[in-house]
Amino acid sequence: MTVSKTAEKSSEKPSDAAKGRKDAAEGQVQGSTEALQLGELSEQLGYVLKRAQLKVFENFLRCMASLQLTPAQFSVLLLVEKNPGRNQTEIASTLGILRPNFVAMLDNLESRDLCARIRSTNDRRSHILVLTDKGKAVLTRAKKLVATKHESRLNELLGQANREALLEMLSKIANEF
Amino acid sequence: MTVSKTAEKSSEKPSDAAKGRKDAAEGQVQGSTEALQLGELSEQLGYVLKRAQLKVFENFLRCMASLQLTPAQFSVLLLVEKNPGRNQTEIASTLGILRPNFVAMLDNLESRDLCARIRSTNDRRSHILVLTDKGKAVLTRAKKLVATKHESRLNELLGQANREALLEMLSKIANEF
DNA sequence: GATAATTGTTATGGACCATATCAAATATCG
DNA sequence: CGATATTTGATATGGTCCATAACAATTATC
Repeated sequence: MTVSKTAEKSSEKPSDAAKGRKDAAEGQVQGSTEALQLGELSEQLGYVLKRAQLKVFENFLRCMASLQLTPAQFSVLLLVEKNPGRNQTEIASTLGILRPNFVAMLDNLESRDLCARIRSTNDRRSHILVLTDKGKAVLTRAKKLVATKHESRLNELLGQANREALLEMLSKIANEF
Repeated sequence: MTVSKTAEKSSEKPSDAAKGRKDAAEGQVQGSTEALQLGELSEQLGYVLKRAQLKVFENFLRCMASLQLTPAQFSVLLLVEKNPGRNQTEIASTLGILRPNFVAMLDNLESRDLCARIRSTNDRRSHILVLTDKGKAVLTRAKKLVATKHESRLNELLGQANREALLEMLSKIANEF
């Protein structure tokens, strides 16, 4: 049902499980050289969803190549801009990022002077997150790139109305499934 | 824009980049204790797409808990059933799985006696893939579980017509974006 | 004021994804 | 035919992403 998933837990070499092998050698059904039939796979929501998501991220990265922003980084900048003065835990959790994994991410953004951690005066445990001036400028350019190169292509492909319907259905799945 | 992405490349400690720090301490905008505003994030296709995909996979795994099948494994079984007699390279590539990563995956399925590798008589380099009897039985049960517990919930949530429209749009994105 | 909880952080392991490389078998071409 | 190139399955390996445990500093709770 998925795409690009590979390594498995039980990597046991198929040692003994070689029984239904002899009889099968007789009636070998050689697959034709034509393209494979996807069959029911193309009706599986998860499969199509994953493939679409990979394509969208791929395109996003191409559009953002000049700014070197990943989807995850873009989402952080957007959220910090919209919610200045929040701490790491709050930003991370609303993005579904675990706090330990958020540290390296912020180290990166901060080292590029896109956002800054500020010790809170209220609670000296927490770091308040804000965008730097450069961060604001980069985010502005990023939004333009996304709008003109990325989301616009969706409109071409689906049409404005369909694009909105798609977003609404995906939101519904994300929130209520 | 994304969800649950974390580790970054340049994990440089933000050593020097501590300049816009002093002035910021004065006008600390303390975030309220209320929920954060998603803002433009909820309009970003990639963000919503990723969250929806995670939810769908999560639900899929719950529905398949009794059969211990991941989305990726289910897709392999479906494709092998629909295209018996194909080799590893063909199955893997149409699923977007790289051949090296497909090996452990097949080791797993074969060790559970769900599918089998058979040396092709035409080309003794390649392994032909077929479902075992157990594999066919498990796949039949898996399809029923997916239909009754997984896809059915989509119909409840979106309605039949919308569900089909969603699938069509996602396919379009996956194939033409 | 002792104990518990929270915040940012580090360390670490697992799962996923990609590349290089290899031996065996086959294809290609002189 | 025979030398070379290509293909197939496999191994090794590294990178990225995701999850958990544990820690020091700080704050909350009792």
